[in-house]
Amino acid sequence: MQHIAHVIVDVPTRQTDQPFSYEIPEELLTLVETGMRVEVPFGNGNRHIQGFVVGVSQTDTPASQPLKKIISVLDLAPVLNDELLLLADDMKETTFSFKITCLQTMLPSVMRSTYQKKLCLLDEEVPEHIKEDVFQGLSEVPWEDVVSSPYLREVIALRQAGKVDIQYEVKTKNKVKKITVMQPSMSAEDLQAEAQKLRKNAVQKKKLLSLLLSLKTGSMTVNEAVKEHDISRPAIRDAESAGWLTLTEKEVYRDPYGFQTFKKSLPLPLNAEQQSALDAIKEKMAANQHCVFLLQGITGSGKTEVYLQGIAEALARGKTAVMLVPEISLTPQTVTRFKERFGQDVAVLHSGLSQGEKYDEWRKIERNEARVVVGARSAIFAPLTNIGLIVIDEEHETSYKQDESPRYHARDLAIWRGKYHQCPVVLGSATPSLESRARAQKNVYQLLQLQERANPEASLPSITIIDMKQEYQQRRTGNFSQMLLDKLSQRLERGEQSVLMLNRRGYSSFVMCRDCGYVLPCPNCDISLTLHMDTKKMKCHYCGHEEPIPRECPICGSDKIRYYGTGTQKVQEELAQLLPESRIIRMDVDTTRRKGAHERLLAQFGNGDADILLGTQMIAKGLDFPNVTLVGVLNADTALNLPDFRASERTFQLLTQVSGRAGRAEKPGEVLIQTFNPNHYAVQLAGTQDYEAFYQKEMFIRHRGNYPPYYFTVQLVVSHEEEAAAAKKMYEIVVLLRQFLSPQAILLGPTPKAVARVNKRYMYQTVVKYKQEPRLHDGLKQILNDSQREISRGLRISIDVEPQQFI
DNA sequence: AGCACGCCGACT
DNA sequence: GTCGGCGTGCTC
Repeated sequence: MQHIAHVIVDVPTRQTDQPFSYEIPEELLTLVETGMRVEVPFGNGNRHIQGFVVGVSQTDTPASQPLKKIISVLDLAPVLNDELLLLADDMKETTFSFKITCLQTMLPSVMRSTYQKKLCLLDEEVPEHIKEDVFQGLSEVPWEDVVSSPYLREVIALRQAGKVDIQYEVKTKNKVKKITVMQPSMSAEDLQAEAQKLRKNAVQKKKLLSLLLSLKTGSMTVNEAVKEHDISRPAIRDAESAGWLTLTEKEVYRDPYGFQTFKKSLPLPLNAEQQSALDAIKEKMAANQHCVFLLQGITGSGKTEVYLQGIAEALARGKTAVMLVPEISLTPQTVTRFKERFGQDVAVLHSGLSQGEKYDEWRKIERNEARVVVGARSAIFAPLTNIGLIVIDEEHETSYKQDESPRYHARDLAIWRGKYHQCPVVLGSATPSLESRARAQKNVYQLLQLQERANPEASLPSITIIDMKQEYQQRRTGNFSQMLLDKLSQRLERGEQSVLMLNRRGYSSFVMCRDCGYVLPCPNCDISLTLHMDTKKMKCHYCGHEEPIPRECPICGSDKIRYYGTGTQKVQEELAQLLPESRIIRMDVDTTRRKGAHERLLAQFGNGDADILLGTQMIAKGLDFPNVTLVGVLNADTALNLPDFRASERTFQLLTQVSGRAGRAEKPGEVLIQTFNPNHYAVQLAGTQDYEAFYQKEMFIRHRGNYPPYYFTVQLVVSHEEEAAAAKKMYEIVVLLRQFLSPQAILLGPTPKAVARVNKRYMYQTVVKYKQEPRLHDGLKQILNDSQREISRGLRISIDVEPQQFI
């Protein structure tokens, strides 16, 4: 009887994108299970790599070719359960990605193995200079060191002679953090007696003994004893051998919120609208029925309270819950709200955590120690069992779509898991994506609406649109209209706060020569470099290329090369001149880069340490400060001109979102929107806070242009270092793809991408718009298979189903 | 990915 | 003659 494991190996290529069979050796028979990570040999040589067991089977008739054996097991228990393995199958098909990439994406990054190739000394009879210069007296050295030494040939010859060998090491970084705890192991009397025996100058030991006495039968971490009570480590070690205390290792979680205490919060009373929304959700939970709800509620209508009470209901039914929020709004405020309601039951997953912290939050979930998961996109892979409710807040946010392989949309996976667990999924937003709203219209989703602010004292802010074209005609100004300045000084007098947003989309700071107009470009990409004042560098946002800020123009030599700080920095300087008495907090990528900076700045603003919060998109969401009565949008329309059919939708969403920051409490709020396109419907309708009208208007435009939600879209991108090769292949692909499509399908392209060259590679794209194309999937798979040859010649193809960025 | 095999041009 | 260039194919 032979036991076989079917393993997906860590080689992300089309040819290896299938399970490989390995024999489970006798000694691992009881250990190997589906869903575990294993170390397996793969290919020639004795290369070892990581793999995932996706199935086990047994046979009485071993194949003619003997199978290789699993080398070791990397987990004690499966890290992926049956549900997540099934989900990976689905992801692979719907996102056209490799199975291994899907599996790796589901786990914290520390569980991805790293590989080390080493040269090992087998026989002492090798030349002395090899022992010294290559091995440096050791028995094994990293292979990179061998390659860079002048003895490579000689080493290869020695290997053929069997004197040295190449070995591979698979390392997994998922380390469990341990702390050492000490506990007195003698009675108080005995310890007292020990104290008598000590010499007079044994200061450390006396201190330790009195500490032990104060502990009685309790315990303390060694770290605390050292840090807080100033006891030396040797003293503790000696005390252990003397039998005063016992040291025990304890597993701990790296708790990113451990230093905070959360006071318990109780459910808030709901208004009638909130209650009926909650009832609808509860009803499906009670019936164990899957259903997608679109919870459309204006800003401040109390969606979060509905989520919280829905989740509480899931817990009360003995189930678990997932709550996804966009990365940008995973603010301390959000986390605090969940921790206060659900305490230790909450695990938080977001990019601000260290790798170790993420792993520990993941372990808490996996061990059923946390029943509520709050996190960004990838938290949809939380290893929860028995899910009772899934919530996606701000469901229209584009950050729910991953923009690298696997290009999944968390919303789709949430619905998949909702079906699997037969539980409701709630998509919440003040400004739902047109796709979701249209589905609600067709009753694919069930629409729940909240049209009143939850705080009955709060009224909707009044919104004024300011035409900056007129402002510029009347008088030369910088970023501020007269009205906005007046309102800002008014707030300063009244001691109220203001929020100013500079829309960074479509707006970047670059260096330009005042004499010849030269703008510094990226050497690898067809785009200008962006100035980063914090690091004093020019940086490319596409490939990461960095160079110093030029002192003079590289073309004409003029020293009149002018640069501006990041948009917000420039505005801050302007504001300091116009309103010198105002205290300003600036929030952008530069000021929030450091860990915890985001939290600190918001706390300062909340304490009233500043009058004005100036920032980019990151301030548009989730902030809830009662003293904010003015919101100013400096440039509403920079994103409107982007070549993306969702530009209007994005602008409308952003303006509506940021307007919601004003007038959260009793004091009425006011919003000023500065724009060069005062008549654009996205700006106008954001001004009247009329989602319905925007929806109707935008749907009309999408219908006329054959765009989503009337059509589905798939984007194909081909890239190559040579422009002609990329273009040629893109045309070939289009010809092939046509054979799989009905005449109703619409192809846009091939065209060069808006940024035609990225990282020295030319990019060509084609977008397929379609309603129903049953053979499209096969066509795309065939394209991937057929292009196998070209891929080894430097061609890359990517398929993006329902892309969120068209630029 | 990473390795071996194999077929060509440039050297001792 | 052979060393090393890279194009090609395979990995349980």
